[in-house]
Amino acid sequence: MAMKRIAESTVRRLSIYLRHLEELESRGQATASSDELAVQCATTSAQVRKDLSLFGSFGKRGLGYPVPELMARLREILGLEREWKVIIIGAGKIGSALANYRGFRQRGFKVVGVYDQDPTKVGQRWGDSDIHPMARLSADIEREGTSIAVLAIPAEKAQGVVDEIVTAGVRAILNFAPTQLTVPTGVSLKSVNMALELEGLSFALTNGAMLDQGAA
Amino acid sequence: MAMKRIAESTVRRLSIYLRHLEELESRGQATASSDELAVQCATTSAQVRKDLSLFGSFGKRGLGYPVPELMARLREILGLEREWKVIIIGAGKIGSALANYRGFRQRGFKVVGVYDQDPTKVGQRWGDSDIHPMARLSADIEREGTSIAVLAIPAEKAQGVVDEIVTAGVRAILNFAPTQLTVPTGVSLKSVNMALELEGLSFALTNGAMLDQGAA
DNA sequence: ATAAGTTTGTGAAGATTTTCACAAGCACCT
DNA sequence: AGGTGCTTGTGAAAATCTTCACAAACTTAT
Repeated sequence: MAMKRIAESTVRRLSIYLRHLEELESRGQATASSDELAVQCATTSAQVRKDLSLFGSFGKRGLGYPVPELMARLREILGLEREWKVIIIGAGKIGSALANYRGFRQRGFKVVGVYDQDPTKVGQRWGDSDIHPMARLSADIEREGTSIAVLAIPAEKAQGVVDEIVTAGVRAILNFAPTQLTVPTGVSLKSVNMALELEGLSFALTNGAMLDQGAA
Repeated sequence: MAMKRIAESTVRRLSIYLRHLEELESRGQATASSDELAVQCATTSAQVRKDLSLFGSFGKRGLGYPVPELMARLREILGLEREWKVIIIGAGKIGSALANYRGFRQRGFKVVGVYDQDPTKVGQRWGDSDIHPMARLSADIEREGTSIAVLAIPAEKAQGVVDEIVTAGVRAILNFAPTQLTVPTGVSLKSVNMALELEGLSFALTNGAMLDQGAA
């Protein structure tokens, strides 16, 4: 375990491997070869082996990888053994979609609160949690020790909220606001920008086969 | 213009440049240097120049890039001069968020229809368009010549719908279903998987500074 | 026990992407 | 007109990521 820097693309593939391993396990399959995983995950067997070898060697030559052990190891690597507290900021359509998404809870992400500025929304119950006023944000983060926040608010408000929640202790942010955000070193930020994605498709349609295959 | 293959990361940056140029223009700025753009877009001036040089040379040495001309050129490169017809499949929370997102229309993506399986939703009016039954999907795509579809339906249904709409003529798909999809050559596919993004954050939190900075 | 058939783990090679660094070009000032 | 100060465009270098290819190791069959 050489503590090398791990590429984002690698981490993404690890998640995908885990997802497909879960399916293999539910079908009772005890082992999976790198080639088998590669086909399912739309990559190559060499890539699978290289990715996994970055974290140790847990395959058996001649046989493949033991499914349950590999799953456990991937969960550990990805930090999914524990439960993460997540808050959702913004109770609009996107916030709502996220608050009700079962995939989060399944994977250890527990939504502990939804926050919105709109007084008419505050107090409503959504899924497992109430909608709280923004004024409570910092205090709640500090009390609960929340480390992940999902931002689903208008672009103009985003940076201000980021600064506030980072000060309060949030260390990872998933941003849906269509704007560029800055965070201090040590805080992770991922942005999903749907307009950007559509523009990528527009480019591909316009320029034919010039673009990479953007696989799923 | 050597018709080189353009990387997905490059296309993404072009979109970001365009976004910031729009803001500069609204402030009345006539020119922008690669360095100025780079700072705003969280990249380097060399990267900006390299990206732009892939499509020709439209800067002026000593001065920078003329904002309106560069914007026009970027729009042309990205295929945003024309209007794209987009259908949204799935009238759940995500579909709703997308149907009401103003950013799409602003950038030339016109939602011409929303489709859902649920008979109680069919016929409702959402934003600019009605909700149609899935049975109309293929015929509508063929009649309207729709080239882009956004998928916001359950994972189990996704591949079947993809096959249907591709046969009907859709050539680009933005997928929000948390599943691996396959499309024929010549069809573009982008997937947004929120669970995957959160797992990336989980990894970063767990493994400290091992990961790339995932900038916005 | 031996042989035959798989599959891993990994250095090395290849491909791609980003960064460097600098000549060439343009604007502005005097 | 000439000099000064910026900024572009771009080969070359560096860094990063992916693919290749094969020895080593394990399983299964006989």
